[in-house]
Amino acid sequence: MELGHIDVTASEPTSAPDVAISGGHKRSSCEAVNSVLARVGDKWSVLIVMTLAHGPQRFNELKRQVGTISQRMLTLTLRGLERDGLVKRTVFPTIPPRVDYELTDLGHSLRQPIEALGNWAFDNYASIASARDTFDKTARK
Amino acid sequence: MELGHIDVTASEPTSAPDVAISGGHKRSSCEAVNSVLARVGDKWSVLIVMTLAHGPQRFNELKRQVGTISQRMLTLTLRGLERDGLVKRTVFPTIPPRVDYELTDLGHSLRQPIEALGNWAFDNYASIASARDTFDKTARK
DNA sequence: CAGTATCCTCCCAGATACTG
DNA sequence: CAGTATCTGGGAGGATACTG
Repeated sequence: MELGHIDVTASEPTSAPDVAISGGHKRSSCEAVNSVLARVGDKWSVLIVMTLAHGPQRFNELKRQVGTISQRMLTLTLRGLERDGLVKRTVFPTIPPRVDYELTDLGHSLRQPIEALGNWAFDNYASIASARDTFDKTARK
Repeated sequence: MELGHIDVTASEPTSAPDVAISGGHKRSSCEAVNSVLARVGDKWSVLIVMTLAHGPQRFNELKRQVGTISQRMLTLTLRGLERDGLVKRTVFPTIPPRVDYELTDLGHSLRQPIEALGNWAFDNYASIASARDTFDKTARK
């Protein structure tokens, strides 16, 4: 299988970027930030987190909500989120089996910054779209 | 070349996810959010934006700061950011040529939510790392 | 229902070489 | 210096089939 090496790593220790994210902290925090950004930047993670915001959901329930995700990606994304401690997986040993996924406290705490980003996107998408139009019309020789 | 189709699209109109991001808005906002998330989630975009936070930078200056990025990716990322109206490109027709990149107002406004996310990452990375350890030790049969 | 196991394809991104 | 052009592999992710 391909779990166990969900390496979000990306940045080798040698000559890592030393851009400061907010104030004075450098190197090591960047790995942390990048690693988290990789999660958030993931095509599905945010969607899942936001879908779970309202409460626990079952696997196929989740799949229906998101709509276009494949089981494979849903499983993989959920495992990743679970591994990071953002989502808790609960199995009910019934027949047929039932599995609930829900946000952990950590997962819920991520909603704040994510929603901030979401709101920014919502507020500024018009600007971005028009910037794109202009760029495409202008730059395309 | 491969510019001009930097399609961040991803979601076809048919059966898009209708998860609510924050309150009541649905469908169309999701495309917006996803499209922006794709930018932010991009491995380099955020790094570039944060590197440009302090002021204009030249191409190779930027390249040195980020360290591990290839010219190709730097160019591509900058074009993407420029296209989205987050970065402004200024050419000085000198010899040798000089090109400055700087954040637009829109670009600067993105720093807020990004830094919020960065701070969340910084604050919670320890939890995540330990969650990963536990998961890897436990789940790995 | 909730997954796992394969296969397969396309695209991303690094490396490299060249140019105004 | 600030790019562009081209080649290439490696991996992300979809489709499908099977299972406890």
